[in-house]
Amino acid sequence: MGHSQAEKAATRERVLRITSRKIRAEGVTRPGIAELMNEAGLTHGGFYKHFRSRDDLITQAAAFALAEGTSKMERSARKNEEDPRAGLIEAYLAKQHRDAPATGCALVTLGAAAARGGQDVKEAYEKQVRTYLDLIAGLDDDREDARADAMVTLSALVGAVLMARAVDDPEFSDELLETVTARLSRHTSHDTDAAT
Amino acid sequence: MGHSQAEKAATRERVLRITSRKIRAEGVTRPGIAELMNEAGLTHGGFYKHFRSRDDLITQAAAFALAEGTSKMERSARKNEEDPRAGLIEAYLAKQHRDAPATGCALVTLGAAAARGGQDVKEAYEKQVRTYLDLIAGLDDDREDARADAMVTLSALVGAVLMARAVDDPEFSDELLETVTARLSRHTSHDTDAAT
DNA sequence: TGTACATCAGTGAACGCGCGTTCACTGATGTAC
DNA sequence: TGTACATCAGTGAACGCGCGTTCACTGATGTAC
Repeated sequence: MGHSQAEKAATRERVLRITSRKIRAEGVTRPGIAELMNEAGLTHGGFYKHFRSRDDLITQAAAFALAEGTSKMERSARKNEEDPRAGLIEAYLAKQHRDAPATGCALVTLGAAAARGGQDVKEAYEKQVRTYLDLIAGLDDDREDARADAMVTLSALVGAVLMARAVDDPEFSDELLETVTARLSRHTSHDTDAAT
Repeated sequence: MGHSQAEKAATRERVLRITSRKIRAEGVTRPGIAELMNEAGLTHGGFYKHFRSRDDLITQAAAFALAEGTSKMERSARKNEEDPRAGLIEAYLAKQHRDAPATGCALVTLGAAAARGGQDVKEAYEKQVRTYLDLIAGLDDDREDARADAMVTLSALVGAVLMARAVDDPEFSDELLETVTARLSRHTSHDTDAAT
């Protein structure tokens, strides 16, 4: 085999990435060390050359998963040049996102786990929330209360994906995503006039 | 001791209720059978007189937790007689709710678990979502698109509580809850006028 | 450029603990007479 | 109303498996000479 310093760093990151996906898809408790190492092409014994304990790995992998989200979303926002805010919302509430929790936004998949977790995980979670809020508020140029609007928008995005995944009827799940997409796209508060 | 038929039913429900709280607070994987039975005042051995397996208990406890939510929310909505919709939103986004996941809405705490769960859990989850939507849409009397509005509102409620719990800075958590409360209370779409 | 040696990523067997599940047993319940 | 007996909720010891962690070992890396 061989094992240079560069290879070690690569192995470490590979394990981190694999774990960050597994915990999003299956929760932070399920995947075992042997399983994770095997998927990285190694045996379980070498694990402790990279991480102090399972807990250490999970904590780092959670931070890894959380950090991954932003760049992804920035990219999807840029797809719709006329209305990047709508672009982001559509991408976030897309069925592909709902159906791919392993590579999806960790605010949804790791929310409950972070709530129970230690300070490290919560800090990573918060950082990710703040980044999203800045991103959304930044796209929402013309509004003065952009930050408040962004909080409602982000909450709705996260909640909608969470529920869309947990519901049994696929059509109902679709309806949820589509409805929230439509409502949020025209700004959380623009549309009115219908009532009153 | 003694054990009449009535006592058996009571025991069963006690275990279910305890478990429904534990899994909301600590996740569906953590609490063990011995621990749960002890908290119900029993030893672990009798467990299988009530449930087929740990999985069976968790599934039923999840459904139990989900079902509990609605009645609670209906009550809090009625607190504010002038504007029951605002009453519900304030109760849902209250700090007491954020700080008491064990007895709080299971749509938040069990969302990720339900997404990974079997059909039974997903059906229970969906039922609860539908009940909430009906409740919110019902309170939102004067709007024709009440159902769509309810979907956005519920998504934002669930997402906001999930994030408020997972974030590290308590002040930021408070801000999130307060901001979303203020924004949602005046109807998701009524307020406008600020922009454009 | 070549040789000897220390380092250390990765291997795989072994350990030990926690926990879900099983089982023989107990004693109160409640039914049959 | 009282007595004998079957039922079964609850007990606690024991089992066994999975899994996190440890450890002696291997062999390639990369440094010293």
